[in-house]
Amino acid sequence: MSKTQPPASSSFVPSGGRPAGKLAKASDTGGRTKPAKRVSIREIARQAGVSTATVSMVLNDNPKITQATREKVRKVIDKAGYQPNRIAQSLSGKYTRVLGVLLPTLRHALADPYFGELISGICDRAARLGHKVTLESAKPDFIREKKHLELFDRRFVDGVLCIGFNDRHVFLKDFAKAGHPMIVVNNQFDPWGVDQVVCDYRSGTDQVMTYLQQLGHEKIGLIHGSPDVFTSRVITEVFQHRAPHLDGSFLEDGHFTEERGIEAAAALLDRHPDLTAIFAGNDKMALGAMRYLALRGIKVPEQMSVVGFDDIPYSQFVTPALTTVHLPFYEAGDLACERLIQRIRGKDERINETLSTHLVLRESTGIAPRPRD
Amino acid sequence: MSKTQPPASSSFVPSGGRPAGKLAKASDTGGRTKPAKRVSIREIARQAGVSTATVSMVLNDNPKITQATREKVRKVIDKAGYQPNRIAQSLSGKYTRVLGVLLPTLRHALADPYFGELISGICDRAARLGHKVTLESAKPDFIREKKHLELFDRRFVDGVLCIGFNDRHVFLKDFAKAGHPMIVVNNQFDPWGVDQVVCDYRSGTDQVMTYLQQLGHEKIGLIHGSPDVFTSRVITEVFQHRAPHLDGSFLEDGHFTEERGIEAAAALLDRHPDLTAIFAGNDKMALGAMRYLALRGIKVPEQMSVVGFDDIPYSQFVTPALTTVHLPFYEAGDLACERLIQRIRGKDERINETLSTHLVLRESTGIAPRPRD
DNA sequence: TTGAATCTGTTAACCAATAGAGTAAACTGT
DNA sequence: ACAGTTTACTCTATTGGTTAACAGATTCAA
Repeated sequence: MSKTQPPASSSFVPSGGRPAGKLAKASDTGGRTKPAKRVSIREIARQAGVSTATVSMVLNDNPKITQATREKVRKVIDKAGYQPNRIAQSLSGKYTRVLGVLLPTLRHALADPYFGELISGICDRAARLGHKVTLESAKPDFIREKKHLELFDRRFVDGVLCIGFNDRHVFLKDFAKAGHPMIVVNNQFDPWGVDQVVCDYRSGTDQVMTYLQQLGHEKIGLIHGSPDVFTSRVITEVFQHRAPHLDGSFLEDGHFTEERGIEAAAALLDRHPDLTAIFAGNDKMALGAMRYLALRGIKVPEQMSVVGFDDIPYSQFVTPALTTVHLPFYEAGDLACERLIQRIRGKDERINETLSTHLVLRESTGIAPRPRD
Repeated sequence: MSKTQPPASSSFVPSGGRPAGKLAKASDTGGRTKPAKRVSIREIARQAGVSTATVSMVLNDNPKITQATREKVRKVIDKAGYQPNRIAQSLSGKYTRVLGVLLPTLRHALADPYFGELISGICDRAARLGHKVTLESAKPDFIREKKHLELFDRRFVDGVLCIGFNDRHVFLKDFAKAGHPMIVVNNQFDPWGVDQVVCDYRSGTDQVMTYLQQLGHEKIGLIHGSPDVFTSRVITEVFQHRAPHLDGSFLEDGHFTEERGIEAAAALLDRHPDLTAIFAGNDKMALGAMRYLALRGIKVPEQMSVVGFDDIPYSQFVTPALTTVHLPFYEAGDLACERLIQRIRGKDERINETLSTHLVLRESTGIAPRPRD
């Protein structure tokens, strides 16, 4: 009765074709009733004694309709509980009112609270503007089969929001090339001239460096994310600018993950046992570093300060709670969604917005320990 | 240049109506080209010298078409890069090939790695079966406005998967009542006779209790989730069955969150200072408990063992790493999605599947400390 | 040689809405 | 009173597919 592996096979043809008829079988249907016959605009028109065009105009608040007719039609609509068929509206009209959210491999992405916030912002705004949101994972074969362009060619979506990509994902250029509305959220591809909404990583990093230096930290190690990602490069760049005395041996790639964060912290401390602070390009790597320090018995913040980036929920529940930079992901998703819809509606202006960030002080940072003599 | 609050206003009518014309404006379009004219099945038919019906049949691998015709049409299709318009297919056919994922408030939900896994499983399976997935958040006003039924009435979706709800969400009955395909993932509403795919919480809890008791723990506190949720009740029930000597004062509601997990741990320890183990109904509450223990200076696992439930990624990166029950969320989403699609296709059989769970031993548990004399 | 069956494709209705052209009635001005 | 305009709707083409009904050509049996 218990199993983990779902059956691999499936009897459905992947595209087209009507269903192969109901598999009639007298069994428990869970008290299910047949779906009521859907009423169409024709039926409403007939009952109200007007044409379908009139009903359509009533639905769309067209001012050409008199108050009397409007009320008469509305009454029939309400009584029948009629709702216009969205498929038909899309076919007839110019828009599907569906937005696509494109992510690299989903599983990795959604496990990250970072994406959750972004997507929530997008979905909430989309819903308020009468749009639906579909999730797409841009796996390698998805791109190889040009499925990202299919989204538009087959009229699945009106526009896409791209999250979590890097410079090597050159397929992102395809959208602009084909003239399809696309916006990059919390990322930047300047040379490609792509629409974007980004958090201010520059200012966030600057605040961290100012803070750490005020606490007297000089030997600071940076665990950065992959340099393919614009935001990682910004952090590294500002870090080096603010701490010119620290050479490349104070940098280590943590690949955005806890595991690699652990390894990076180990590498940094091997090279520089006199480090007094570790700054990580995201909270996951910072948590990895804290994990390593705990295993080594190094006390945070007494012996080592740790700063993260992102302010994911967990950062406040670990011990010690993590000092980090808060990024307004929800707001970024919200704004990107709104701007994308404007773009779809025909607004012809490059989108390039920046959202402010701020440092959140918690328990993982403290005054730099005095160097041992 | 930097702002966090996006403009609140929006100039779009929320439903119906054609766009108010392009806002022509000579400006930077980012090297954007006009979208190419979409080719229709009629155009393909014309170029191939056949009827649209024939093209349609070729697309749908209808055996009535000869190999020769098939190849002739295929060649034209390939040359033109033609892809059938999905909107038109949906209007004409019976299915939209879109599934809805219904969640309580999105922001809360997606922040949870738990949902990320489930949704990944759903999306991956859906994609393999040629379906799209849309995200819907069932906020109170969403339900009040009957938007959950609108999903079907307006033909937005063919079926819905419901995640993260509890017994008070009675609107879930509406789907079955209206005869719409719906499946509940990792939850159970037995009296409602609803389709469901659940992880085996009973066995998981049993494994935890066996393990803790083998380690010599007798005074065990349970931080459970809200009793409105079926899975929480299962854990509590099995806990009480396996530890009949522990009365209600060993139970505390942690509301599934870290914050309340902290409070619950505090309450349990206040009442029972001689507690040697805390078992939490999910990892977030367990992490909250660990946080509280750290603040109190109580050593885990030397002085106190902690066990969680879910096996979210973070549980292995905290210190000490959390012993917990692994739930196959990805597989649950995958299986639920497959079953739902079968149901949509007409399979008339109640779905009620259980996926097995297993205990993952890590560092937060150990032999029960001997009671102080 | 005829009648029926089979094969392969076409014709046309249909899905449910929107939009632009068309029209009858009411209104305006002289 | 009559042409011209406005108003308030209706008619119908259109969107891009699917499919039931049909039809011409060929094959086969009686």
